[in-house]
Amino acid sequence: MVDPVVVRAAPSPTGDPHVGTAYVCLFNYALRTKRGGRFILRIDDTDRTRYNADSERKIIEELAWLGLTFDEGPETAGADGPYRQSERTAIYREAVQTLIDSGAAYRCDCTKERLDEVRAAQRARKEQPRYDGHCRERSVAPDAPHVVRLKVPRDGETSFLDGLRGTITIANSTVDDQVLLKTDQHPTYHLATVVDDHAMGVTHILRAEEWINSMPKHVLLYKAFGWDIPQHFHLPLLRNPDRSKISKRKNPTSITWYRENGFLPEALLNFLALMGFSLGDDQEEFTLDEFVAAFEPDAIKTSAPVFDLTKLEWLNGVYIRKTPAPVLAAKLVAISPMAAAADRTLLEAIVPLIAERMKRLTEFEDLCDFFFVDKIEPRYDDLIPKKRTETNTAAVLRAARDVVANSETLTPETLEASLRALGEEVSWKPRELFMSVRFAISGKKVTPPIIESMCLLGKAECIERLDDAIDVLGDPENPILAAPSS
RNA sequence: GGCCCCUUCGUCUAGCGGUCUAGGACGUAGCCCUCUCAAGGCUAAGACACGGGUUCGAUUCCCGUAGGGGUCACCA
Repeated sequence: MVDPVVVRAAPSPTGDPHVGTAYVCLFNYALRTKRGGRFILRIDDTDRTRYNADSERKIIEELAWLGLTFDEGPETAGADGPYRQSERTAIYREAVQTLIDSGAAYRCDCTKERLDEVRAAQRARKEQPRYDGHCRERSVAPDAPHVVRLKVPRDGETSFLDGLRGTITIANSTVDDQVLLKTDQHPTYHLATVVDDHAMGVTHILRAEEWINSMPKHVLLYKAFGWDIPQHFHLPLLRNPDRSKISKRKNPTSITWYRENGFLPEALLNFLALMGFSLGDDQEEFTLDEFVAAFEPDAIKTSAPVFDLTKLEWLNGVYIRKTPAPVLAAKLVAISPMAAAADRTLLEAIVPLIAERMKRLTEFEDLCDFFFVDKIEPRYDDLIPKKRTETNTAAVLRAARDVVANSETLTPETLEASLRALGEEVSWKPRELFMSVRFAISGKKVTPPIIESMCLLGKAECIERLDDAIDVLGDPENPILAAPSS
């Protein structure tokens, strides 16, 4: 029996819920579910200028849509709250005081202007832009506006363990005296994350790779506080097709976008898992449970995967096909006004015809609109097969109309048999007959299987549409007898 | 640019020293099936970045080089 873990996700409520957040959450969720323990949602809202009031709610909603659930968070009471960092300022202030008292941090009242000048000068000298330590040995009064900075050793190096990469060592000379507490008295990420992870008993930190270079600051903080360092695993960043860090300019990044564009949560989750983990055995399709069972944190990939929307679409199609019709119908209703307005029984009957034709649920409307309109207006040219004439086509469609009219009830088997028999009779290839009928019934070239579609549409509606098509071809009052084309 | 991370088909990957004339998936092309489109089946093209080591033997281990990425904020 392995020890339970405490993991967390710490999204920042500054915008739309990000797929990167879902990606990181998935791996945290997997570890917590595999090992037992707790998964905490902590809202990192320490940047009050970028704060977006809707964002937190959206993040929680979209993660819930994906099926990634938390044991503790702003909306799930637990023993480690509050779960918004903006509500924990007293904790950080106290922590900062400890650091100042021990000499690990210091107050700084340098103005933005001075900082800019210093950095500009450093850049001009081709040096690393960084804080020059101006306030390191000064004593800045606590009652005047100031920030608190971490006093990073000038030399030496800091090593830490990454669960995926082993020991990483970074020279302290490349680490800046990071601001820990901002002028507005809110902490920066670095302080808040270390303080909270410790306070909440976090044992494993699975987060994005972009934090690796910040690790020395965090290690220094853990040491200054005298705290144990949780195990860290830095996940590779999801990438745009050009291999840069995934961004909304180059790739959809909002989870909301994926939901609204007809992606299934199971498919997105499966795909994200594939981006960072391999089940081996060439197994690419798996459930969340199967992923969790196979998951081992130290087997997470280190190389950065390109987020390939095309492959996601394929996988989404796989999931659509394996979703039971009633469930798929419900999902369509949730996303498509046309599906929502449709008769539910009819919708559920249509679903099996289109399930294998959709990569996204949003394709439903294009595929099925002809079921829900009153009148089809087939184009003259579409109705007449190549090498057939107007009069001949009108006659054949009239015969098809009669086939329908003479049927007791429309069933796929009998309708197909009679239409094929008709085709034979008039020497039309099945392909020609069905295409002409398809245009008459749907007005379009690509549809679900037309026989089944006609059965769902109903006898009366089919007769009406065939009559309309015959009208398009010529004078209905002047019937033309069926005649062989050659 | 400094530092850090990464490096197998276009993309996602399997491979953990001999099983590799390198396997699978997406995509692409062709064929089959077929009432359209799909789905499905079959086939094809397509990769170990490069150079040194280590070793009887490197895709696999080590070191360089190159390439890609990240990071250098009172943003996370």
